[in-house]
Amino acid sequence: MARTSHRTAARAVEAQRRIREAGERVTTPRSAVLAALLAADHALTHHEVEEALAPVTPVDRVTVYRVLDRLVATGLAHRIPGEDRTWRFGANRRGPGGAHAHFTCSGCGRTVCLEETEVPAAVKVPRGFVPQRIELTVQGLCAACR
Amino acid sequence: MARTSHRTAARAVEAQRRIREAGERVTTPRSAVLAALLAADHALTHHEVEEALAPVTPVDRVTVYRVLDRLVATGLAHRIPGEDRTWRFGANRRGPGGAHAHFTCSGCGRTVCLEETEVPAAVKVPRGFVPQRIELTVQGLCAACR
DNA sequence: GGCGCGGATGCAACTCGGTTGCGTCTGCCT
DNA sequence: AGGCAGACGCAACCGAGTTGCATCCGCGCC
Repeated sequence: MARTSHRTAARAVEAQRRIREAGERVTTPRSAVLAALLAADHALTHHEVEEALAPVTPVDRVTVYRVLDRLVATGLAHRIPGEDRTWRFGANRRGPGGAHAHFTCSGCGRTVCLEETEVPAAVKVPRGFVPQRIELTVQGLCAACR
Repeated sequence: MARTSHRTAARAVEAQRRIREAGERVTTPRSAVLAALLAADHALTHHEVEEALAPVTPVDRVTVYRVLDRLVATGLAHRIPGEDRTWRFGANRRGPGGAHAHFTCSGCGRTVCLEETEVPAAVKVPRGFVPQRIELTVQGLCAACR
């Protein structure tokens, strides 16, 4: 238990540090949301974030949306479009712009960032098209659901 | 004009043929929807389908959804999740299962199928994970929006 | 340490893509 | 032609995300 709260506290501090370094105001909802993303082993939906926060630091639904948007805008997190029409959010553990693939489990619906999997750097596109960002998503079964 | 209606008629026939061959009932909404997908040069949203049909064969909103779902289920079309939380649908011109990449223009929001662009056949995933489908999406500007 | 202000939060109401339930209609098999 | 399972249309619903606005508070400044 002591171990856990140590980790939790450390993550809160880490979240605050990142927010401050990004030049953003450090507020309770922001550090709580970012700490939740950092703590998670998979990308969280807005709703999962809200749930994770509820017992300790209840945050308004709308605020969660706005905070997540802000984190994405400042490069502290990234947004992953999902098969189920909802977005998932993951902390950018290695700074902004690190392109990586995502794995979505069709069993449990969880999405994880595949930090190890490289995304093709360039693709063939029709004449006149200008590619800017390449996204790679893998569907399948995770180890637990297999 | 005569040319155009010839093409339109030909596409309707083609759509009906495909539906019949898939072992599905041939109904007016189904052939109209599939014909619209075949006629389009980019993947259509549910709303675009409805609009395209309205002048000639008005089809109920809900029916469009159900028809599109069915076409996807039978492999006649495929569904592409978009950045804007809506789905786009494209006809499967070369039979089912042809994995291909998609290009989404951040200017006009259109999504086109890149039939020429190959998707990596395999990717590195964590131990125990079983990949089933790989999706590659490119964001950028299309020739018209550049 | 406290003051002020602009940005952040919370609340309520709203939008919109997509879904569900149900009664009626129709493609297709015989 | 007749019948029935499956498709259609309508209306009501759901839930993710957004907007407007009044209040609050982090943080720079004194």
